Amino acid sequence: MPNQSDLKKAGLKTTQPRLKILKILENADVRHLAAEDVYKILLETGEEIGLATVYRVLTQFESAGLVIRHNFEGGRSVFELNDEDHHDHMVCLECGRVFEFFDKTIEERQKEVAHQAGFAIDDHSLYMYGVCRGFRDNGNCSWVDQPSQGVFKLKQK
Amino acid sequence: MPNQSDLKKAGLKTTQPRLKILKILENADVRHLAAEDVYKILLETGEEIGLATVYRVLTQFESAGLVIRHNFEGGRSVFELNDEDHHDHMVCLECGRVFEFFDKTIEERQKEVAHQAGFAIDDHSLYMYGVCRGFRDNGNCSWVDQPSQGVFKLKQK
DNA sequence: TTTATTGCAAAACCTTTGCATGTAT
DNA sequence: ATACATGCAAAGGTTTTGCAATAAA
Repeated sequence: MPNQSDLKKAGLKTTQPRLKILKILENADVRHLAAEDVYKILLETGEEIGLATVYRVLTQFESAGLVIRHNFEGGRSVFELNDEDHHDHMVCLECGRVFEFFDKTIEERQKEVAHQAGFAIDDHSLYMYGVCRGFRDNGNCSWVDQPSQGVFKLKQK
Repeated sequence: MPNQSDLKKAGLKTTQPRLKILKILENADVRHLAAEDVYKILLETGEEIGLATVYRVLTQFESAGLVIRHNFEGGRSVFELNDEDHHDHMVCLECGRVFEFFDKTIEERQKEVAHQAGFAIDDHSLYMYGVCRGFRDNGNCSWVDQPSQGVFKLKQK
């Protein structure tokens, strides 16, 4: 889990905005946040940090390897803390919730396919879109009640 | 391979712009095109079709299942003809070329993982980013010489 | 004190939309 | 003739950037 010393390692000064944004990423009850979500949480907490700074900080964090940026369907980027333990994502198109998973077989096959093609992988992303169990069973998901927690634009509603 | 009759099936009138855009998607030497790429090709061919129309048509084609929209790294959407034969993608960050592949094991494992999680998959996307063999071996790739063929912003250069 | 960082507003992008005009059936 | 498509320009949403003010080292 990234912390203050990682900022220094990345050549970034330990500033209030950076610390606060890092804290939000660590403590938010939703792991996958758009820049605007981070900004709103800052506002709710009474912090005076501009949206431009949020973008700058998140981009710097990404370069430093502290966070991972995702481009899910819907246009905007979402960010999550890089906890060094790789996983892929299932995104519920109904409630917006993001589920993480890891499958060893898939990871291995990816490497193998790339190797056979002579392709040197830097990075990969696997997103599965669909409907989560919570939504299917209950008609809704506990997360929809929470304001501004959606990680992307929902298809419906 | 989609054709004129697919337009009618989708409830879309057979108009010149739609036919021309469909033709470009079928014949372009790059399968994965951003809206702007399609627009530039139209201009080069002397066609008088607005960018807004290109977006509208591509979006309609997407709804009709004629094309697939991808959100690779870099923000903008790229479109490819839906040839009904599903595949995933490797994107070269150096030359911008997109390679397609299909791996049965990966496909099966995805379904299995989703099933275990009680997640009903609509759709999925798997992108691997890295450096292609052509670039690694030759220092460049035949495709870099072709103007406006990149499917997304390159990391470097 | 020196250098990096922030805030604000403006700009840059990509994409969508309103409305009058044009085109397919 | 009617309904749908298009072009243009304008607006929308997200992300980036220039520059003066501010904070960290």
